[in-house]
Amino acid sequence: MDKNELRNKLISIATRLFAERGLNGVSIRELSKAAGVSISMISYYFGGKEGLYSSVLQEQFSSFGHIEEITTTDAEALVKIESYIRWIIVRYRNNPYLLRYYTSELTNPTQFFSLIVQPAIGKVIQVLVQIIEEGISNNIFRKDLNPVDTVLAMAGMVNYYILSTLATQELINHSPERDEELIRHYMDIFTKGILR
Amino acid sequence: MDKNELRNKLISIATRLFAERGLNGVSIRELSKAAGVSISMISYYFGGKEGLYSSVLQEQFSSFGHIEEITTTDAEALVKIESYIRWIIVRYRNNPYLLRYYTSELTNPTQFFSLIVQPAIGKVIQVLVQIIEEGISNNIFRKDLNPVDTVLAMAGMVNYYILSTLATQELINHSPERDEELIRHYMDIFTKGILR
DNA sequence: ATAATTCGAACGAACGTTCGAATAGTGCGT
DNA sequence: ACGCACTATTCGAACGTTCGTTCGAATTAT
Repeated sequence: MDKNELRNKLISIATRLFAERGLNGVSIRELSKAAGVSISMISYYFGGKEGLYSSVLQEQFSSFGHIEEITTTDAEALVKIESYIRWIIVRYRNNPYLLRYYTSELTNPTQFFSLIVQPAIGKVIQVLVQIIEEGISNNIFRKDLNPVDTVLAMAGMVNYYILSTLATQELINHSPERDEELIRHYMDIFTKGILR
Repeated sequence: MDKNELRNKLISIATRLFAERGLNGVSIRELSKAAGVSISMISYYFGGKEGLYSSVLQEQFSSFGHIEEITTTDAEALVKIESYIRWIIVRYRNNPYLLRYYTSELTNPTQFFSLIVQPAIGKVIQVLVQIIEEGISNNIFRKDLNPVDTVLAMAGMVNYYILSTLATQELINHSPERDEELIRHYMDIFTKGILR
């Protein structure tokens, strides 16, 4: 088997399993068995289990093209999430339809979403609040905005993210028109409610 | 120390830790050390680690007063979530302000939310969709509703749930008037968008 | 023939559980 | 009120299991 072939196979399997049950919920024995190779291969290719996890996150984040390195601790992951959201905000200001763009360029949003949300759901919103506060300080956000509105809008974007994922997997129905409408809806909340 | 005193102390500590890092993320050695007792105490009082986890979930669910037993597998947890959401829907129809009520009667919503969301975030929405489909079949929900709207409304309630939690912890500002306004907002989505 | 890849055994560490001993608490007969 | 038998509680050591990693040998590719 080609070198990259096995490497990609391991990442593919690990992405699914880690997204389903998290880093601690999957053993390298289960992973290697699913791939049909020896457990040593994970250390050989990724330097260990956490290296594989990092590679999985790396691949998910690489869709955004702005993050160099991913580590496994929650604190570091949160920094990446913050970076990711800042990136969205910056591009969002110049292109009101970026929400659709950044959504569609994710190859597998469900898994990406699970990987991020699972270990850090409770802290993400705290990070959102912090970003918003900083955004106000830096004159990116309106000074008089209601924090509830802001968090709601941000959470709304995440909501749409979930919904589009569900639609992609055909778990719910959706039409292109309705899709556009939803984007406009969140766009409206975002531009009127947050940006100065 | 009184029997129930230590038992409650263990549940209290376990609730916080499990909510933060999940069942696999916390060892009984860390738990017992945090409580200042021997590791044997967990098996003594709860029959093991999973027994403690069950007791933690049990206590969170007991606020609703309608669930008898909680087990640890994802599948069974989802059944409980479904039961919980059905319970909300039934009471919601008779009392439009129940959202506030069911929110306020949770003693520690953040931890409850984390415990449920962490292992099953991806599946919860599938359950929501299923509930909605059944609700349509049973003439509880409108037949012509857009599935996207419905899931959005349900997710909106969860959103409000998060926001009220944040407000309680004073992570964001909120006023009683704004609180009422938000409730009315989600109420409106819910009654106009879902219930027939 | 030299390097790259794959394997399986073995390792130490951490895990949850079990168990006998030690301690604290309780109820009863006097 | 007191001593005793019994139960409940707490502890720490030990057990077997599972974990991730390492390493030398075997195999394959260059």
